[in-house]
Amino acid sequence: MVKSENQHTSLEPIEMWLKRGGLRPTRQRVVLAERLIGDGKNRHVTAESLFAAGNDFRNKVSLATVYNTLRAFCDAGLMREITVNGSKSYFDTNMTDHPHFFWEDTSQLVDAPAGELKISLLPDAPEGTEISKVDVVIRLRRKF
Amino acid sequence: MVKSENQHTSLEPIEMWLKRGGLRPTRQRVVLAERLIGDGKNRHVTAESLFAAGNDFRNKVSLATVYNTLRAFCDAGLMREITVNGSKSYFDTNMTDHPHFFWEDTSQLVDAPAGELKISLLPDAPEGTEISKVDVVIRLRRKF
DNA sequence: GTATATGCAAACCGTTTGCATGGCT
DNA sequence: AGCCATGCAAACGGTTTGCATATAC
Repeated sequence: MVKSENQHTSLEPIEMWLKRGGLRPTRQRVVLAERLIGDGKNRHVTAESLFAAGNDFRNKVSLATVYNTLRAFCDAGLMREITVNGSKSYFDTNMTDHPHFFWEDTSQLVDAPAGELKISLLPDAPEGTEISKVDVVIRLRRKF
Repeated sequence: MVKSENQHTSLEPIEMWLKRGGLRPTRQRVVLAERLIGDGKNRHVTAESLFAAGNDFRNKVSLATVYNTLRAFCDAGLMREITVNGSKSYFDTNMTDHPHFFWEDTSQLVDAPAGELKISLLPDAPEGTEISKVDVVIRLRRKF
């Protein structure tokens, strides 16, 4: 046996992360989670970009599973979906409230520093509703 | 002749609006513009909703033309496209800078009062870029 | 008369789903 | 064993496009 079931080993971040979402650590989920949070940095991916990232014979995950898994991660509260442009969905591993930079020429999406955005006045939610989320996307144009 | 070419008549808003965008006032464009700005109020439409709005035998416009025309209006600077949710594109006749309310349950999009949003601090645009637009979407959840 | 707009149907592209197979607990 | 996840291919829904026809200037 390579690994005893009850050996003492603190769970590695990936498995903890999945466990936190109540998701079983299947091979595919671990592979994808590794690509997403493996280096501890936040990532902004599309299904396609995540599918393409290192999909070798060993780490192969089907595109449908990438879609299903991203949805599962979002439903589990591990990631969030971001909408910046009608054609593609982006997924963000950073769950804290923060604005985004969106490059209009390359369609790249990255975090904008949360500390550098201050909304000092926000419209009241209309009667009978409450604010679930405020999305701020700062669209960037390359300066010539 | 029903109408002389050089008669003195101030252009009606619709034709002025189209002219401002450098667009020829074809029947379809006038019909769609009428649906959009006919009553002077701002509108948030999807291609489908605009297509459905009063498409009787007289005012019939094909769906493809609705799509092409919305794109033409946007390219002409008469409207803007708003992205709130991956599946559909919304188009807004209000060209001023303003936030939006988005009802998560009904997918309805409306203007939020511009005067009630104040951003007192905004992240600097990264080197070599400039901010083209800041999109603020306030997502609403129905309170029970 | 010429350039441009329209309409239809087919193509397109990102995403979801049905269903048979395989894996986790 | 039983439930849940995976993979493929087919379905799907919104949007775009190619091309023949019609319209504005």
